[in-house]
Amino acid sequence: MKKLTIKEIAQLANVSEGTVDRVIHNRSGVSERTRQKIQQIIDRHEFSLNPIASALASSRQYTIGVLIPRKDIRSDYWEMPYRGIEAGWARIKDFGFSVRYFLYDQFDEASFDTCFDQLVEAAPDGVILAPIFAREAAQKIPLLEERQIPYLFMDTQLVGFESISFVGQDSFEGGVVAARLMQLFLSEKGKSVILQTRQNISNHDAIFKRIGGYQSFFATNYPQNEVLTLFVADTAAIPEMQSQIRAFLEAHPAVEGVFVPSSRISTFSGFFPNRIALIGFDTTTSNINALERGEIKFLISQKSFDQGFQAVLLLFDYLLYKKIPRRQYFSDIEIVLKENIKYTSFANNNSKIFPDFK
Amino acid sequence: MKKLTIKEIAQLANVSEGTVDRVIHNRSGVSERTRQKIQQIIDRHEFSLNPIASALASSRQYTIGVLIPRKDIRSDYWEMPYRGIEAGWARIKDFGFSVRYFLYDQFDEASFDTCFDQLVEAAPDGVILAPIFAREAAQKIPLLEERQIPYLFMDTQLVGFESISFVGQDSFEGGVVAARLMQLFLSEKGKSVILQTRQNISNHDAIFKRIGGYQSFFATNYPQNEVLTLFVADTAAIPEMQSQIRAFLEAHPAVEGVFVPSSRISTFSGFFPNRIALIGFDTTTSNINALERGEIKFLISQKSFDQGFQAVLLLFDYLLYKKIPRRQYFSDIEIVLKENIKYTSFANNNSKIFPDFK
DNA sequence: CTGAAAGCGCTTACAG
DNA sequence: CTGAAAGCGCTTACAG
Repeated sequence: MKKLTIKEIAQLANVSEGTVDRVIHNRSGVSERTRQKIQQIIDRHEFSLNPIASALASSRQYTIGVLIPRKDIRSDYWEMPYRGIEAGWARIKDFGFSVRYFLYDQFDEASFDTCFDQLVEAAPDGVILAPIFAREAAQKIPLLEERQIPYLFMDTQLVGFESISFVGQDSFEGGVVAARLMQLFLSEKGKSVILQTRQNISNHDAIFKRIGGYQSFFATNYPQNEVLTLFVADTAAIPEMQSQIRAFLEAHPAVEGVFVPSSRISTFSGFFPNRIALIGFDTTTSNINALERGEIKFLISQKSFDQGFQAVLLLFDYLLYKKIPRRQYFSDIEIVLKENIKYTSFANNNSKIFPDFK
Repeated sequence: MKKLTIKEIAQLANVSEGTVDRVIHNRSGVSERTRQKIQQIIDRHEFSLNPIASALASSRQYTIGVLIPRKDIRSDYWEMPYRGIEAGWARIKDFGFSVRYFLYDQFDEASFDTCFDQLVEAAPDGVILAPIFAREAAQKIPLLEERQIPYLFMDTQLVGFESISFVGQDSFEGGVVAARLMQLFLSEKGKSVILQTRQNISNHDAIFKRIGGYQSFFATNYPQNEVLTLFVADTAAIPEMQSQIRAFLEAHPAVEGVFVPSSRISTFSGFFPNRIALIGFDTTTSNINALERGEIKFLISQKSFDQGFQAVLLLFDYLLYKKIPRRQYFSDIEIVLKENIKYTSFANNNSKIFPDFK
């Protein structure tokens, strides 16, 4: 069936193009009778707008506000979602979309509040946000809902909000995968330890769930492999960290593996003897280096570039085509080791999805 | 700097819009003097075409020809690249792009030839092809080059051709990753075996390279872990395969792992005792089932959905924006196990990149 | 070699 | 409540 134009629909209905336009966009000022007549013809012919022509004619501008942490000296994790967003934007900018960033400090709740206010002030048409501070986010999000600004969670999913979707990893299952891999390195009754930092290093919720997944895997499948916990402040002086770890290992000689549920594994990986298997999260630059030095067995990657890319496209489809996204989009739980890192990091850094992104 | 329109460029140059258009598109019929004047203004203002308006005005139609194997009863591998292509197409169809498929039988060289001829006959504007039959492809590809039809290799890379790019996995490194994972299951002097089928099961080149990567890893890093080879016809009767395998294991009691470099691992996985670790390629439905039954330790995925998606976008950018792609885009070497399969297969099947693809 | 005009399929004021 | 006209930023004949 040939695709009809508005003009043709108008002719079939004996009305003007303007009236058809009103019906299509649910604008007021059309008699019920006319509306129905036109709607019928639209339905019968499965008419749909040509988004190209629509974008050109309306010259409507859309702004997407992005509220995520900025890249930090201690972790360049947030570089990747940022790049993914940029790559996604490059694919939609011709439709009049622009992106405004509000980058907060992932170690500073107050900066989240400030950036959020600026975001609201800017009155974007849609928002992508990583609400890593659950409490602050819960306070601020109503500002978006009042203004009817659609928003989409990335990285961290908060429950009880009317976000149009969530893009990120299933953290619990990420912990399960880490445990499954760790188990490969444990002897019959070998123990592993979850290394936690005392510091508030962003994203509590994800870390909490990863730990849950890890423990649950062992409790269910390998209860004989005990799981211990060790707290080390990642802000401590190096000798202090070292001696803490040494003391722990002496006290627990059966420990054969260390699981770091945050992205901070490279801070500690040099302090462990080779016989101990290390598994951690996130392909930050320093983690990749530690992996390549052989200090780490596996990293689990969030594919955060893809998350950013996808979040933008979902919001684009929502705003432009009124396409309702699914409630959540879980990104791959990618297992990274020395031998395949160059392909994943390549993918992230050089953006295979949107090639030649600068 | 505000983005100028053709009209404004024309005014600055004291010419008509049509003339500016001719310069932009390198059309003939413009005096050198005028061309230079206009080009200067274009450069100075960093003018670039509005692709939306361009697509609308020209109502130029592009056809992408796709030459890949069709889904087969024995392996649904090619379902995924197909879906990726469909998802990519959905993102570009508004620009006047359509896709025509020429699906050949991956077990029948002659069907490749026939489909290739039909493809050429259809005179597409660009081509995505998986040249799994190297010899036939080498004979047919000149037909595209004669007609100056740009083409892009997917899945299999042939050398010595002027393809605009390649999207696929680095098969050698895929084999290396398989070996690295296998090594985790081997004891000090444990042996592993490469299980090859005699049958021509598509994609020889990839399988050959995977075997090379696998062997090279062990030869370099773990020479004490011997690598054997076993041939089993995957078309044989089940009892025959079983007895062949049983005899082999009896003759080689030190075998602790089996590597299947093709996508056919699920054909054999039920015949091995649990103590033997199996590692194979490709997340076909039957392989996923075997993984979930616990018969297989790891699968290595090609992310073939993504390959199709990306191939389409690369060709789109090439045809519409004249953007030259890189020579090759290696897709992720994804490690899949029971615990993360639902996220990767979810990604593939439900298309997280292009959400809600039917 | 160059320009003026019509048109791509919509949207946006404006008039009635 | 409805229509006629102009315009979005290009491209395409056609005329000269």
